[in-house]
Amino acid sequence: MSRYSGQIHLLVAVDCIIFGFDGTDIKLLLVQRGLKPEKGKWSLMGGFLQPRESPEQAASRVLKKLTGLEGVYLEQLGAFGDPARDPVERTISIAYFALIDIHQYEKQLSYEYHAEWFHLKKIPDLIFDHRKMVDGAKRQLRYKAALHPILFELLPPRFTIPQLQTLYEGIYDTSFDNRNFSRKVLSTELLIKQKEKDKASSKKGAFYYKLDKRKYKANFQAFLNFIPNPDKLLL
Amino acid sequence: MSRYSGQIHLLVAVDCIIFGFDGTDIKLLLVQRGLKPEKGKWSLMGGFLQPRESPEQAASRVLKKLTGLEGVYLEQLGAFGDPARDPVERTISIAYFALIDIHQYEKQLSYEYHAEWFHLKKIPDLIFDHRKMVDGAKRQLRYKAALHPILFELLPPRFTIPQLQTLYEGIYDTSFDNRNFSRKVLSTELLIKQKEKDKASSKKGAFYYKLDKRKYKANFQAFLNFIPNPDKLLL
DNA sequence: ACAAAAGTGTTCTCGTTACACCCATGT
DNA sequence: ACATGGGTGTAACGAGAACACTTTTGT
Repeated sequence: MSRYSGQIHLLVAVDCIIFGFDGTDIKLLLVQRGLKPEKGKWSLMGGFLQPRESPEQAASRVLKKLTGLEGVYLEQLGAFGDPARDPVERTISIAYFALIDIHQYEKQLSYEYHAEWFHLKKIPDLIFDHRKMVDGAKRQLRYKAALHPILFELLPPRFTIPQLQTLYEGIYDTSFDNRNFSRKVLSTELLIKQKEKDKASSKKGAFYYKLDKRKYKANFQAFLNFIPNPDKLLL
Repeated sequence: MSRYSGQIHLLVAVDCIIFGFDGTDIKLLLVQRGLKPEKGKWSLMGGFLQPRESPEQAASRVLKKLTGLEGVYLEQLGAFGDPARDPVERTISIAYFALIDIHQYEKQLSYEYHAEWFHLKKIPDLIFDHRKMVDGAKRQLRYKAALHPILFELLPPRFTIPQLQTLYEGIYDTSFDNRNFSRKVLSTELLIKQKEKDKASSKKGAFYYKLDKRKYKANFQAFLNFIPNPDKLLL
């Protein structure tokens, strides 16, 4: 098979913006870069595209290497290809954002990569254009979550409605009326009430719910409207 | 400056999904591929990324080469990188979609590239994964247009509200109540009424409007809601 | 008993929808 | 005169927002 002649060939990498939610705060998983230049500075977890893998597969591989997790929600954010974005050598990076249940995250792996969770509002300086990627991911997550029930991916199998609300409030950096919020969420009929309560965060305790996975998948495309006044919130 | 050693280098291309609107139908601008393989088959207009240009610049360049237009609305759709997507040689393609005023399009250029406008519902077989790109672009356009006043980019400087409605109806493959539609559109105050009427499409004639560019830019991020029942329409 | 969070009920408002009707004009 | 789209008026409806109030239970 012939090749296209006379065209330049470039490095292609993937970078992952990994979101987690610890029940209170939304966090980002960052690593300390092992390669020069900028060795020791914080960065997104990434890796070069290998010969026989798709970008999506590469992102999954990178994600698994860092977190030990498979089958994670992963969505392409887009390609970043400014000629000067990597000072070593021109590299096109395809960014993906991932939503993981932070409790599933296998912490021991983090030592290998010097990984750490950072509060979304306390992101340190990042290498290259990773800051732009993070901002893009936040933005895309807001869009998507305003329309699709995507944030359940960040929660453990059992969660309470106040937890869910805290999550949404974190994403949109605002606060909602808890009474309207719970009614709105329940009206989707996506949640199955459990018998037990979570007593950690209040005296009364809040009932646990589980996601109805069947309905979740079936209705994923359906627009929800968890977010009051979406027009005011999305940038 | 050192390089990252031991990593493969790949071809990187851009492909443009070019939308146009002729007043009745939404169309896509396709070219007949000049390179082997699949020479003569229909394809998106594309090109390889050059050493000193960003993907965005490459897309603009490709777009200008085909249409003669600059300053066109262009948005990245994402990267397509399946290992087998191009049988000649592995190529990562970054897809962009463009919205152009079809009347500005310089037709003579089309001969050079054997370009033709195709009705959105009558797209011929396309090479590689271009069909997937087109589907993705349609989808993203629907999303974006449901939230932002983006479709004005497809219209000439002067247009009527019925034309605008036809455009929206084409994008969402449905029909709206014209009375509600015009009120909704006018309520945004994005349009400036002109004195002349377009008499081509009815006896009474419809007033021309111009876009208030200042308000358009200022309110671009604001969510509109041109689309009734958006949840039913977006796939 | 009290504090503190969870959750239910109720009202008001405003945007959406549906549809009757009038308007302007070419034939 | 009448057919054909363009456009205004209006009433009914329903989702969202605001908020008073009750529930539960640890201290």
